[in-house]
Amino acid sequence: MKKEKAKDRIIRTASDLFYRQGFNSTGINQIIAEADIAIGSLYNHFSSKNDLLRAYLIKEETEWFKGFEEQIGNIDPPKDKIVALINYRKKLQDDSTFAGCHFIKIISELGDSNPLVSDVVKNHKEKQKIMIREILTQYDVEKKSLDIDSVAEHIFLLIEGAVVTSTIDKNADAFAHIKKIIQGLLP
Amino acid sequence: MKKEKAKDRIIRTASDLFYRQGFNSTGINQIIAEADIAIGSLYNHFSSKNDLLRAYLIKEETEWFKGFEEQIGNIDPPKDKIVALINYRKKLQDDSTFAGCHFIKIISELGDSNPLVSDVVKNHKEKQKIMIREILTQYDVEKKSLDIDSVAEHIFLLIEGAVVTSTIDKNADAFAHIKKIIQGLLP
DNA sequence: GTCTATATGGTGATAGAC
DNA sequence: GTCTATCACCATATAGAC
Repeated sequence: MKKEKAKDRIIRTASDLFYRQGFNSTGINQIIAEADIAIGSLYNHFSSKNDLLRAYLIKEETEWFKGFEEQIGNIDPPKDKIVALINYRKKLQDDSTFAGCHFIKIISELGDSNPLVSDVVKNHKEKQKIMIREILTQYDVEKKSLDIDSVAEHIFLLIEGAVVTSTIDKNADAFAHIKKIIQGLLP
Repeated sequence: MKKEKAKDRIIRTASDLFYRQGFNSTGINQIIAEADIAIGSLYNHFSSKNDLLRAYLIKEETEWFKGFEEQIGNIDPPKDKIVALINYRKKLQDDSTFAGCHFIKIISELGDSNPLVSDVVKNHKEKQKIMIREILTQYDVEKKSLDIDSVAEHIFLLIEGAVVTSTIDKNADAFAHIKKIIQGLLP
């Protein structure tokens, strides 16, 4: 096993802390301490704390879709793909003990004060909506008679609601609920 | 018009800043500057910044239900009450230019590191769910054949999803969408 | 009750040796 | 590329005069 490079260790440590503690509650000193790196080295790789935030967002965005591809595996039936999406969002919550969606968290903390954050989050959610619409388009080839845009939005909003609610409740009940509802939407 | 007391001015100013900028991004110095109060006076009324957070949460919780009562006015038909709830959440978003739900924001920023926050937010959302169930119980007296708990959860999750999504998108499209869906759920 | 002055420690960021 | 030492500033909180 190759030794992890300093830069990668910084990103990994910072990402973990930003997610668990929040961006503003995480200091540069804590990052360098936990990454076991000198502060001079950090500023050699990243120009500012905001640059580190940028790296965090890009990392999470990339890993989100990579993780979803793994979850979906070689599932083919469109309806099962939708279920896999719900299971994936649930799994992310379970694995983080319901710490919440990275993107909702960061925009909730920083608002639109940081244009970088607004853009990445908006783009990330838009991609998910498009993905749902594409899956429903495959589904509709067989079944027809589906208002794709409308059902896609319905599914998307239920998932977002379940993620937020499970973060507050610290349990996955909402996911069980939306899975039943959404299966009812896809006859 | 009576002059606003120092304590009330502090709470109002702090609440506004916590909401707009976030809790951690708001310093005591900024609060005393904008409230036009001395720091000694602030610590005379509040024992710590966390105590100020406590006052903020209580204020928002109280005002949320007061505002909803005003919105609902003397509307009687249960279905219209549900629509009034959606309109109320939409109005809160419109009025704040989509700054988001106070409670989702604060729990997203502070997570469960602060037990006070977790408790207040969880309680606030639970109250809303109960309220929806009560309205649906009234509705069911006439129409019957409704799975109240299930429909209540469906409505609640759609509203939460719409609030989060409208915060990201900076527009109210999601509310128009869920209004149609929810009216379809109540025949 | 409100004020000013101050204590103490943490923040992001830079300079320059090796 | 990595390090140590240090900067200027801001944070929360306290002491004590009026």
